[in-house]
Amino acid sequence: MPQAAAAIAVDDTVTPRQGEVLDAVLALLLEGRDGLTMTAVARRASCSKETLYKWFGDRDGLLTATVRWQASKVRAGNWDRQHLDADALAESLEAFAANWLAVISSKTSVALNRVAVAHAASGRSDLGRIVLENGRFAIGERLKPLLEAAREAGLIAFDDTEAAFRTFFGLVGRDVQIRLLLGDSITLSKAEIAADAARATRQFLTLFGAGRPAPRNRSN
Amino acid sequence: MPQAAAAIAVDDTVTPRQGEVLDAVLALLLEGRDGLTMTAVARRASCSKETLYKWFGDRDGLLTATVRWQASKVRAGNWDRQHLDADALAESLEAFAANWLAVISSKTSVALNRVAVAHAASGRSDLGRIVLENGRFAIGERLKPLLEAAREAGLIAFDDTEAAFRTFFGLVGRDVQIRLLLGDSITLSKAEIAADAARATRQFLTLFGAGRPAPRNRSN
DNA sequence: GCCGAACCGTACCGTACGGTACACCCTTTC
DNA sequence: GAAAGGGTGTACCGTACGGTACGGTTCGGC
Repeated sequence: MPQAAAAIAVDDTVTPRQGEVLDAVLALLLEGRDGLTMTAVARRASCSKETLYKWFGDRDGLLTATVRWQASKVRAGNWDRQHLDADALAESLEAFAANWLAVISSKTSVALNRVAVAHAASGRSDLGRIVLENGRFAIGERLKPLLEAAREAGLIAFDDTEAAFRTFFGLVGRDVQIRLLLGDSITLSKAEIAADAARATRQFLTLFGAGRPAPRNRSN
Repeated sequence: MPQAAAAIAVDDTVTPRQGEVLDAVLALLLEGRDGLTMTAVARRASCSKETLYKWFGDRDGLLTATVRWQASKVRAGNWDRQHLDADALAESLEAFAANWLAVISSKTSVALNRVAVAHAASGRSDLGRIVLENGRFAIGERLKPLLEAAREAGLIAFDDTEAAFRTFFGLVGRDVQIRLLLGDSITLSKAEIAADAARATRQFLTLFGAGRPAPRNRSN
C-alpha cells in the first residue's frame, strides 16, 4: 500500500511522531523567512525526507496536514446554554470576540494564513478552503447558535443570522487581520484584546439589541 | 548611470513603454496560476529580460513598481466639503464604502494583495508596506477629514478618529477581503456593493450619529 | 540469532527560475 | 553612411528546491 498519505488526508489520525513532524513545520513556519523547505522540515524534525513523502505524499500534503493539525488544536470552548440573559449574552459575545482576536493575531495564525493565501494564488486552492473552513466558517457556525438563542430569548433582533454574524465579525476584526498579513507590526496585548472585545460587543448590541440598547460609548 | 531602476524606485515617473510592461505584469498577475516569471513578463510585454533588469533592478523592483503603478491608477475622488448635512454625510460615506468594496473585491486588488502577503511572509516586507499604505492607510487618511468635518458639524460624535474609522472599515469590509484572499469565490455585484455600502453607513451612523440615530434596520 | 519493516541520513537527479552575456536590429545624429 | 545608443531575442549559468534512491541502523517478532 503505497499511499500512507491518503490515511492522513482522509481522517485526522496522526501518530505522536507525525505530530512532532507537524509541530516542526509549524515552528519553521512561524520562523518565517522562507525557511519552509522539505529538507529543512526533515532536518528540524530529525526525520528523513523519504519519510515525509511516505507519510504526507508531497509538499502540499504536508502543508494540508499541518493546517488540519493546528486546527485540531484550537477547538475552542463553547458557551453556556442555560439562563441566557443580557449579561450572559454580552459575556459570551465578549468571550467569542476575545478568543477570535487572540487567534487571528497569533503568529501561528498569521503564518498559516499567509501560506494559504499564497497557495490560493497559485490556482489549486485547497489550503485556502481548509483555512477558511476552520477559521472564518468554523467560528460562524459556533457563534450562530448563540445568536439565535439570544434572538429567541428576545435579547437581540435580526432577520438574517449570517448577516448578523458577519457584522459581528467585522466589528471584532476590523483591519487587524489584513494588516497583520501584510506585515504591519501591530501587537495586541491581552488588555487590548479584552477592550476590543468589549467594544465590539457593545457596538453589536447597540446595533442589534432588542430591549434598550447598550450604553453608547464614544471613545474607542 | 547604471541605475535606471533607482529613478523608478524614487519617483513614479514611468514612461509609456514602462507602463506597458507594468500592465503586462498586472495582466499576468491576475491570470494567476503562478505564471509571473521574469521570462513570462518579458515575453508578454515583448521586451527583453535585460531591459526588465535594467529598468527595475530585480524581480522585487518590478513588483514594487507594479504595485505603485496600480496605486497611481486608482486615486479615487474626494468628497464635497461645503454644506455638510446629514444627507450629504450619509451619501459621502456610502460613496466611500462602495468605492472601497469595489476596489477590494476586484481581481487586481486580490492578486496584488496576495503577492504582497506572500512577500511579507518572506521577511523583507516592502510590498506589504506599500500595499498597506496605498490601501488601508490611504483610504483612512482620505476618510478621516470627512469624519472630523462631520463631527464639527455636530452630525456624529466620537473621541478617537482612528477608532471611528476602523469601525467603519470593519462594518464595510467584514469578512470580504480575507475570504477573497483565501480563494473563496464570492462575487459582489454592483447592486450588492451598493446595498452593503448603505447598510454599513446606516450601522455606522447608528453607532456614532449625534442626533437621532439612523433608523434601525433588522435585515441585512 | 535471524528477518523484515520502518526509519534516518545523505547523496543524487531534474527542473524551474532569477539573473547575465551576447548577437543582432533599429533609430537618431553628425 | 558610419558610429552610438537603446532595445529585442536567445542562449546560457548558478542555484535552490521538490522529489527519489540507497546504504546503514534500530527494533519487534519468531
